[in-house]
Amino acid sequence: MGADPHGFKPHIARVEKKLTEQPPQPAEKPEIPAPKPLRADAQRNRDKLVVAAAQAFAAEGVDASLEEIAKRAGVGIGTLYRHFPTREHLVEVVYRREVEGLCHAAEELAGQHRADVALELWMQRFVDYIATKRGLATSLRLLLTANSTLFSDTSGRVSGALKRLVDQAAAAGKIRADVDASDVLHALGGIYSAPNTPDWRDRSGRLVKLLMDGLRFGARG
Amino acid sequence: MGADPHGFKPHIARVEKKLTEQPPQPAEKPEIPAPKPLRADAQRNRDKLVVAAAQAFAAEGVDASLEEIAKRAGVGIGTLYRHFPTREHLVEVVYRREVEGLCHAAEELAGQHRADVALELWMQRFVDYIATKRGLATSLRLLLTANSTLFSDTSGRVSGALKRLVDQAAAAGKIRADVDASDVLHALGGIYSAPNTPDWRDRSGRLVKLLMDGLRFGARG
DNA sequence: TAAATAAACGGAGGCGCCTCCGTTTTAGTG
DNA sequence: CACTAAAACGGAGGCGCCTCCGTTTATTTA
Repeated sequence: MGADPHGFKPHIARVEKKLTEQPPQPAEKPEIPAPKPLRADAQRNRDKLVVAAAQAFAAEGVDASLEEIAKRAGVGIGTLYRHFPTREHLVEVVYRREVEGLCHAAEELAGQHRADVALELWMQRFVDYIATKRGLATSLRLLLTANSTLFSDTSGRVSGALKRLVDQAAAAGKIRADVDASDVLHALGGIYSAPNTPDWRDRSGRLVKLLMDGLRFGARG
Repeated sequence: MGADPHGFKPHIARVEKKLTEQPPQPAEKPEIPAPKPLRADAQRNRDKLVVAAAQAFAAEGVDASLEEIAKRAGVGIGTLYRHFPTREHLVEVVYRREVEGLCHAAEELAGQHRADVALELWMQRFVDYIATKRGLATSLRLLLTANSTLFSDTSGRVSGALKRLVDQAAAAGKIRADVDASDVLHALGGIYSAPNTPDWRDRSGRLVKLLMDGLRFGARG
């Protein structure tokens, strides 16, 4: 019923693609038939679509018009559908990209600021991440339950990034030593589960500051 | 986001309505603010819609066009939406009606046939019921998990109907006395979980016959 | 570099969803 | 029965989804 009655779904398998491309491995495992690289123009358009979709989802939620996204990306609607046969495919890629960005920010900040400042700035960034995640709400929840790889991948990466920052700050004596990353993650949980009031962002910002004060209190250095 | 941006959803609360109407109870419990009876024309249209929807869902699955359903019912699409603000509302009502019919058939058959024959005929009817249930698949699964009342209501009624038939047949000595309704229901489970092959209906019919032979074997009368 | 082939593009077109509001029908009331 | 208010009707219209296929572009081959 309306679900691909003509078997017209080219390369659906390709659901994600790192931006940093690897050399086309000659053949590693018998299964997974090697997602061969896209033609240059295709890759370009694909990237433009993901960027446009990320903006659209952030601004208008998951129900943003796909036609509008295609238009913003400067490609035809057909191109969008060729790359992302369903809205969920697109959501997934956007979400992975978001996680990627958040983890990347952790390294970036760690290299540019004192350990405790890096942690604080990162947590502020984390608030934005949660905002996006909420924007994608329903679709994402479905995806995360249906696709357990996606869930474990992403939550693992995020908590790993947090752990690194916390450990560094603790090692540098900038925050107290008697808490660990999981405590902090737990505390940040309040951000995720808070009701969606208009001042949500501000409240969350304050929560982060408060948390940092707590963490700095009794620090060695 | 596209979800009722204008607050334009009249009487959504009314999700079900028995065909056999009760006199408008003066006031029974503080909660549940009395779903006052529909105007005659409204009730008529509502019924026509449910009938048309049942046919459409049976013939084409849950994704049947709502506009088509309205047309078949001889009403405007606006009328459909007024009565059933979402596709799921309509699915729920159709499903309840199906259950109703199945239970009604149990009484009917019990009154017109020898106890074991009634049981067999009813089980054949049960196959149709399962077919519908499968047709409604995704939507219905969501509804049944989201709305536990719906689940307990319907499964209770169906197994109740079965129990009555089995008990009568056993009491009349037409089937063996050492099985009870839950055993039979368990056996019928195979129908529900069978793969959806083209000959599914035939296979299920045969399963019912086989089951009846087993039940008759060793009967007193 | 040119030709040939495969890959990708893009948007018109058809269909379904849902809202909104002018028109019609029903159920009271005098 | 006539009148009125409230309820219900219905379908045009706007928008989004998705497919299909003629056209364009990248890549390979000679």
